[in-house]
Amino acid sequence: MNQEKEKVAALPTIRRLPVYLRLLKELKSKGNLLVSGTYLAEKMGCEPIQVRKDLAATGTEGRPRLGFEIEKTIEAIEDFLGWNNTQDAFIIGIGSLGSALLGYKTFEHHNISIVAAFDNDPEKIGSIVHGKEIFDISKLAPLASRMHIQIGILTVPEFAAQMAAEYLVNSGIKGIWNFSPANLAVPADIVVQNEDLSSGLAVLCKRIKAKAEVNSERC
Amino acid sequence: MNQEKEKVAALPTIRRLPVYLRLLKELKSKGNLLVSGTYLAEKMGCEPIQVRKDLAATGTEGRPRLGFEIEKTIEAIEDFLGWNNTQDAFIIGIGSLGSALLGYKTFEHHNISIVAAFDNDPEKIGSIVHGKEIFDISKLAPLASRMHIQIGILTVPEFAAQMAAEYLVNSGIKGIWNFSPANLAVPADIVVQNEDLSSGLAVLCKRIKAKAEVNSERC
DNA sequence: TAGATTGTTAATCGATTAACAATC
DNA sequence: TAGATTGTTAATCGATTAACAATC
Repeated sequence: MNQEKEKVAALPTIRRLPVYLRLLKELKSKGNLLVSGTYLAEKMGCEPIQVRKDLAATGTEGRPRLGFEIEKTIEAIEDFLGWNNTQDAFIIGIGSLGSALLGYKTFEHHNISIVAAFDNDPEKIGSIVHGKEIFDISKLAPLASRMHIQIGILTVPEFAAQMAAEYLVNSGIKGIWNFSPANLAVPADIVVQNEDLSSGLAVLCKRIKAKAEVNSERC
Repeated sequence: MNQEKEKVAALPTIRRLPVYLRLLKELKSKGNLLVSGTYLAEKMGCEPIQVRKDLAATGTEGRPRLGFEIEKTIEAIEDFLGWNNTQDAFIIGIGSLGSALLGYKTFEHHNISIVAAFDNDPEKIGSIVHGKEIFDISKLAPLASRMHIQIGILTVPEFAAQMAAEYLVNSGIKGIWNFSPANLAVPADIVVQNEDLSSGLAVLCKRIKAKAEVNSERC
């Protein structure tokens, strides 16, 4: 553990770490032992200085001329994000997005495991989605008390979001990954991470529009 | 059109605009005509000054004491993002995530319409998902030439991403919303917006971990 | 050794927040 | 009028980038 060397990281740095992790694991699987920040920068489409800063935040140390030890750097990132031990998660709301996340392979690469899925629709309860049984929401609290669940993934419609969040909070969860547009009210010790797909779409559309306007000015 | 009043907007501002849009449309549907930045700030969990700055970027103008006209502000945001006319989009790759996006109701609220879906799996081609037929990828170019498609949504596995992107580029698309982890190589006039779910998960896990460490220090 | 690459310190850039006059 | 709320200008804060000595 090199926890004592961890720095306070910029939020954008934390968002980029999973990308480094993916690249490093790919390199590892090819048998590489070392990688330079220069190489990672090229793969990421950024400058080497950003890679050095980002990796430094996790506490890993490179060696001048040689670069970073892949294995040690993977461990440093996983330690830093709390991805070293598999994190168990619950998911509430098995509509189309919930089903998709239930089958999302990337989570396994990040040592996140969705161990149970919940819904309140009698037609869905008992059925199997991506190899996992859907339970009634009323089973959430008793199941959570047995397992040590830290993360709840919330994929219910907006009107049901606050109630679903309360089920999660009562089950002893530490953080909620909220895919609904609802602004959840939760106790201060619970972390809520809002995920909003339309923000990415807005950026894409604005960038397309900006480009079109530049072109029309030129003509 | 108040295009001439649009300022250069900060990227985080653009990401927040869809949230304002949602709130404003909700208020409009309730019959409200005016809203203050103070009220919006409370709903968003931020400071009023941020709301004023964000809305100012779209070119809308409020009136001291009264606030912002809801209808005009909705129009300003939609103009700003290019969401005033419905944007047609294609989606490639109808796995679980692709299917989820195909049925994602939020897009309709943002005037984005997925008009056709493509895959290369013979078992999927011809089937109907969320009321939309899945076409063979080879049909993409001819269909795109008829419609004026600006946006391609890419939800194929990593190994297929570059090829799918090339199909989209050849079809005359302006921007790609890339849900694969692949770093796409495209011509300079094509906008690529990478969407990475694991970055949000990383932030959530880090925040949970940081909170746990503060607590353990206290004890 | 020579040269590539690292970590550190400082400079720049961008975004948020504060202060306040203008105004409805 | 009095007071809430706006837009503007300036100050602060945070993140990225640059420069460079240290080092393998």
